[in-house]
Amino acid sequence: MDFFLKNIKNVNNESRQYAQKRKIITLLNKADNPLTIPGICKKVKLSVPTGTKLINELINEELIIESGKKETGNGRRPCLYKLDINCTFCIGVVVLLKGLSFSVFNLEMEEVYKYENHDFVLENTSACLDTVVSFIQDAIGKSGIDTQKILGLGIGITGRVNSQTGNSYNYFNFLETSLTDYLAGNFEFPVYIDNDTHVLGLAEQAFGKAKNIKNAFVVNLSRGLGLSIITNGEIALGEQGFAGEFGHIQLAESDRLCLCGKRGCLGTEASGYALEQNFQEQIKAGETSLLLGNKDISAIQYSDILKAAWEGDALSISLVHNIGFKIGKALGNMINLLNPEVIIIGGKFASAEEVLSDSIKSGMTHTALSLPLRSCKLIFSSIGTDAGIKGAGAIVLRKMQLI
Amino acid sequence: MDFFLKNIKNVNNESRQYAQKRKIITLLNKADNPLTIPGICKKVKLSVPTGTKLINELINEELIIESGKKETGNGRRPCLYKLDINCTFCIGVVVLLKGLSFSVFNLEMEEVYKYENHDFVLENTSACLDTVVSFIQDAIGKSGIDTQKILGLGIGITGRVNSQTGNSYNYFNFLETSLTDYLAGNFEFPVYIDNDTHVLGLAEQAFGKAKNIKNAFVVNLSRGLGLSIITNGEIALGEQGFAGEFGHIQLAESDRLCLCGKRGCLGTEASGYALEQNFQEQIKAGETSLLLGNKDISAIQYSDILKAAWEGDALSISLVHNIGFKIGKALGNMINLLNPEVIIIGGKFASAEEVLSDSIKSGMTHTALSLPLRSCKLIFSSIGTDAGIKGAGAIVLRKMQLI
DNA sequence: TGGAATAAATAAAATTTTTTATAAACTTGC
DNA sequence: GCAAGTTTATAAAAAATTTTATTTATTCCA
Repeated sequence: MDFFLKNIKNVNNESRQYAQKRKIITLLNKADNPLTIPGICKKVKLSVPTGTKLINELINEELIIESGKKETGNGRRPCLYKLDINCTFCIGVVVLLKGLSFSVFNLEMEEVYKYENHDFVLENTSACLDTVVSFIQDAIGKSGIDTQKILGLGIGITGRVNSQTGNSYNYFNFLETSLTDYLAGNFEFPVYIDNDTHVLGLAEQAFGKAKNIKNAFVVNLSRGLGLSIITNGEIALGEQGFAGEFGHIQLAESDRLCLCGKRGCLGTEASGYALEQNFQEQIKAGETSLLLGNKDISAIQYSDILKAAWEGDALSISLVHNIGFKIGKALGNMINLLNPEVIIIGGKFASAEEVLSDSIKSGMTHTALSLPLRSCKLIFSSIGTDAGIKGAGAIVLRKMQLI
Repeated sequence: MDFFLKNIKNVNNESRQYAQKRKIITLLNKADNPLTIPGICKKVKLSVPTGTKLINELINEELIIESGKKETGNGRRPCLYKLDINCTFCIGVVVLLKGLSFSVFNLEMEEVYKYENHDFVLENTSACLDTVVSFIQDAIGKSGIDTQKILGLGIGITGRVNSQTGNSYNYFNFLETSLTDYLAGNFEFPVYIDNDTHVLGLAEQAFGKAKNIKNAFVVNLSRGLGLSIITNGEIALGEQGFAGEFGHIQLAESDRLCLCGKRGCLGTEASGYALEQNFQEQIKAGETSLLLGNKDISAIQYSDILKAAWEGDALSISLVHNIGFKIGKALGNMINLLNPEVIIIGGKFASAEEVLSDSIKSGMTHTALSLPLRSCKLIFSSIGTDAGIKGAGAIVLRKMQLI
């Protein structure tokens, strides 16, 4: 869709009309319902005749379609218009340590095609990067989507990433150009990247519980611990895109060694990884658990412990509570600093609301000031397992200013 | 200046031209140097003839003045245009616990009039509010400024403030309307408020060391401890404007009681107040200091201790180092969370760079990850004692989108 | 010193947009 | 069931803006 891609900066009729059309499209995409011509014209500050002209052109270009008439109390009933949600598509790709996912979404972020590779293992090598590229090319071919209709490709990748420059620092960092420039060379559409935590934050902001909220935290609590901070309606990226290293703030009481080389990182005490460690330590110290019957201790994953906690296993409950309390204390401090309206717990722990909620709240009361705490709601993500890939696709729409 | 105040939302020629003129004015005010007609037209996306027409109208309205010709290498030399920096004025007022300050600034934030009341004592009473109002009315009268030329009034006040709604929660919280609405009823121009910490952050962003920086922290280290967080170029206000309570995050090791009722607040160990407390404790414990000769212990202010540290007093140096280290540790954690480009130490401690700098840096290395730390510069404010009042005036320009 | 090159400012023509007027579609109340 | 009121949609007129052409101002270089 070259319509979305043109970025003319000149001062002339063509670029002005182009900009006005983009405004109309953005408005229609952000609106939950179809809109009328007078409604659109008021929002984009155009007179009705010009608005009508542009909308008719957009209909001819097959971007907008009519959608019945609006029921009104009086007066002539206006025609409603909406975007053709299949006029263009965006692609989301998630690169995990083990596994590759590819999904195509329409403008309403409905998944229209899905493709996965479970054999993939992420390595910082040129060969691995080639695998990713050919996986994507393969998937595009199989999807049958007209490449002319692809708006762009958003990639969520673990590790440190500068989404502004497109550089990846932990994986595929051997390139002469940025990762996005390299990838864009293989495709006919732009490529964007960001890390898993920011992608999760974007997903919540675009179609989750942070929608229309100006100040929020989105906690990415899975095996690691990350945080997306939304202030004034924007996700804080930081100068190099490194914002959100919640797992590495120094609040821990133990001196367990972190992967980053420091001791005292919050993530060593409050994360899926920490949950597994704590569980094994407690078992070695003589505690018992319902989980022991099923599996070898070293094979027990944090997801098993979460499940056991939900089923009532006393040790698991106590360990999850402990993690919740510690995260709550850290979040309470951040409430003082940023006064958010909501805190959303996302990631794999999102489904553990019953076991986690009270302990997090309890931790927050230890550190947060009463006034900002009182107005801050703690809620749990409900996007589910698709959050990552949907968020990756949403990068494209965000960059194109369509959401 | 009704020109700046009109906020027509209609779609018509008048409001469109008005918006274009505002764009031109904003551009000229943000630019450091005068601009040419072709330069302006390119930026505001207007053709040269229309741009010329609007600029001529603005000259007739006495908002813009010609400013010579630009030296170019070839071609006809273009006329330069700049704002008449005295076409309108903004007022800054600072309400301190003891004292009131009033200053009038032109568009370049040069102070053109100053008036102070040192006898004032802040109380949460109607009578005190009346005193503030009549002080401002008095000052406006004495300044001789044409009230028609006043763009607005920005007030910096201590305590919790919601700058979006104009409510003040600690002082003058007995009104039925918001504080700004009440005050605006007494004047012919709009009134804005914010707290001292946000005002300091704005001052750094508007004309200090955070200028043109997208991600920064501005520490307000005086008797209390506050923090302005700038992300994506905007000061984080939080949902109710309470963001920045750096002094109340729970990182302290001692259990000294804080004014907020909690124990463990960072401000009880790292602030001007804490410096005084620590000094007295150390003296009682038998330590000695050069300061003891001059004054009664209880009369010693944190500013005296800072001065003594600068002069080489061993106890003072050690106490200031201690505070710097603790603030550094807290800032290091925040570096992980927000990856700022610069951290600016402002407030009364800004002049203590020599004694503070290394200890803050040392604290930061204890908690910050190496990658974001390496790219984060620690600098000290150089705005000086005018920061508060200048920032208060700048609220008006920011609200009018002129900076 | 004067012509070629370059860029700004202005004038005139062409286009686009808004404004105003009118027609069409619909509800309500008598 | 029809007039009055309301809103949308379209048509024609008026205004504003861009486009193109022309004039003016300046540098460079022969």
